Amino acid sequence: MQNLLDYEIILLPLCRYLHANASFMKTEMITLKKVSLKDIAAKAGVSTALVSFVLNGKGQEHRIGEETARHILQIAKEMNYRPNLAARGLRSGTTGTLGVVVSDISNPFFAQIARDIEDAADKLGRTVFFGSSDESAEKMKTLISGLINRGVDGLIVVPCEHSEDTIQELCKNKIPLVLLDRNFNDINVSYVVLDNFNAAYKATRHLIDSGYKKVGIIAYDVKLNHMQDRIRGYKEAVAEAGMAANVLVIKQKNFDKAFDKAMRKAMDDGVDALFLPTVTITISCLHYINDHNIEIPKQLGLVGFDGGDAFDLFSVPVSYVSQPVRHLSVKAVEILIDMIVNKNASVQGVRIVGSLIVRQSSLP
Amino acid sequence: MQNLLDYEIILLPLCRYLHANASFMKTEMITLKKVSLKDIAAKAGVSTALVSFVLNGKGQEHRIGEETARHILQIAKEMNYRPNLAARGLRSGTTGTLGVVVSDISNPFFAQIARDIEDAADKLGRTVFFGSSDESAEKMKTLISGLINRGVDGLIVVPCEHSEDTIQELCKNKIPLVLLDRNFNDINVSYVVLDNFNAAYKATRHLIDSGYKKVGIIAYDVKLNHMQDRIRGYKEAVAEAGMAANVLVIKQKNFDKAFDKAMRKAMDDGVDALFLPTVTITISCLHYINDHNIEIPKQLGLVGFDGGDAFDLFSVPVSYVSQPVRHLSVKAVEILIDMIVNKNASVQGVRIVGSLIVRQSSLP
DNA sequence: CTGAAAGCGCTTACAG
DNA sequence: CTGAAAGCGCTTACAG
Repeated sequence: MQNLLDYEIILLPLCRYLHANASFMKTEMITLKKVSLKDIAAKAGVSTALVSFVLNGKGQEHRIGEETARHILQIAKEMNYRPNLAARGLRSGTTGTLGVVVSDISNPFFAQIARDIEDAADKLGRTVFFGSSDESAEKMKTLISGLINRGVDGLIVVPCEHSEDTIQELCKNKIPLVLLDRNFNDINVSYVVLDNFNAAYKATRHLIDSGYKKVGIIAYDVKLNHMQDRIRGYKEAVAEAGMAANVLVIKQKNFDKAFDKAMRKAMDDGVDALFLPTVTITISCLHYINDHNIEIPKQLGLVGFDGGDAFDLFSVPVSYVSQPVRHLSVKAVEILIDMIVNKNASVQGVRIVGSLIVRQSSLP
Repeated sequence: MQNLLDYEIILLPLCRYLHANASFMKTEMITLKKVSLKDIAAKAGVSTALVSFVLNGKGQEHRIGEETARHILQIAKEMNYRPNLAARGLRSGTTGTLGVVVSDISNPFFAQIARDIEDAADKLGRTVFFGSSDESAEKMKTLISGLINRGVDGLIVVPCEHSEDTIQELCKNKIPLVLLDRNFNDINVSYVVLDNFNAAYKATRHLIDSGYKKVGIIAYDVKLNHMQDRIRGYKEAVAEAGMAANVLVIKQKNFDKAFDKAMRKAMDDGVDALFLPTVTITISCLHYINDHNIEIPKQLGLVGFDGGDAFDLFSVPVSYVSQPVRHLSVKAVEILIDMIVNKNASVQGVRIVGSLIVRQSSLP
């Protein structure tokens, strides 16, 4: 064992490998060459058509002899048959796969969505391909293109800014598609999103009801619907209370610096409460608060977004808008599979209401 | 707009959809029926073979007329040709896809791994299929089986307990495979893991060097290598210092209750520092500390695992073992693709050293 | 009740 | 320099 840089490579003797295998050869099936329908047909002395029917549970339908069917099933099992799904897809035109494009699967919010979609799809007999767009319209297009070339039956997409064209093109080509988390007002396509306006309104209203006098929001400078709706909800609540709006927008590039600047401005302006409409913005705010010894909830009230361990474990538990992630994911999968199975071309928009989790950070 | 339960469904008028499309028909390509090599060949007045060669950059190799090649390329572009990857895979026997099975893609650690694998694979021209096993050997097997049926060229697997048989079978069938995060001593298969012994040793040793007198560990009750190595590393450091080991093991089912019990026991036993060998265990410990007003690092010293926002934002920043996640992921992809491309059957074990991030939680 | 055959879209020897 | 043809593994009318 030697140390190379910061890792070591251990080459294990191949002979041990071969030996270990040899001892198994007698008891278990060897499937080095994958067995095909033809192999089974040959061994059973029937045509591949019969085998295909039986293995796909269409034996009854085609009135295949019970005896024959049982025989085929048994041989398939013995030979450890695995259908080649690519071949099936090629022939039948449907692969049983869904493509999912999110912003970044390493982001906890999207990781959870990915997982919930995976489970929902699995329950309905579908497999999922994931990809991360990094909020780049270009990358999103490439990803989707690859997914389509792989023959996915439909797509669930978290669209990024400037991706309207790509989405339009998918619609035009009648590719079953559901937008998730965000949608475009001008494109007639199915979507499942949080009721962002309502969530932001509730969050802001709660801060006002708690007695804060100058409530601000730090939001991303993007035209995307979900963000604009969150800002609108905030503005509505503030206006209703006869307060002035304090909207601080930041660009996503150079995020840390931009955030710092916005936060400083908020504090300088005498903002006494903040609605933080994404989990990333909230986390940054918590760091700022620690670094500048800001007193929560006295000096500054807080409502964040999405939640997470950091929200729970922060010195003052953080209030937040909780998204029904599973519900969103399941709904998206259901709508998509309905479009695929029933060739349902009608467009459906679903807006799900979130809940407000109130804790100490917003109760002065 | 009506409210149904907690979400609303908005049916958008189909006519708008059709109209919106109609306006595009003149300017852009319509690709309702996917165009195939045959279509291009027909339009170009050549055989499909030529088209295939040219489009795959084998024009030179087959000495195809420059003129012809250019013509074909142009037509392919005009017709917006997209290769059917399933067909290609069927014919060529290689799909350019990798299958990845992790425990749970919604877990931040695995989400990050997924992302890093995605990027590394993408750089090498491969696409990735993900699946979550939920630490169930049964589910893992089903997942892998599906992946193989889909024709993946190779697999990266985070194996769960009792999955030795499945792994053995994959080896036997010569399916390119790399284990990630954990490995089995008795199976001769490539793997990429953290140097768990070293990481645990360093973490424990650091606690001892900081002056703690009774260092404990709360670990999972699993036989998996990575966990056993972390326990061994802990024991080694403790023994070296002439201290007694305090190993508290908990089962993963009924985790919260089991953890509480273990934690209570540790405190009752007078443990004054803990090494927490997974992120989940660390997070639970932080909750316990908050709930019981335990003073960190005075009353209890802490070194956790993996890190995250919660570690940074906790009232006392938490020390932890940082895994080189990207390095692990990239290495796994490299080894796997080497096996695939070069039909390299040699088995390679890589163990990468982690780093210890020291903060206040372990400095009394 | 069962079989022969076409064809999904591609790649790749083989022949010219 | 180019074409005709086989074949990957499957499904599905069609004919008997």
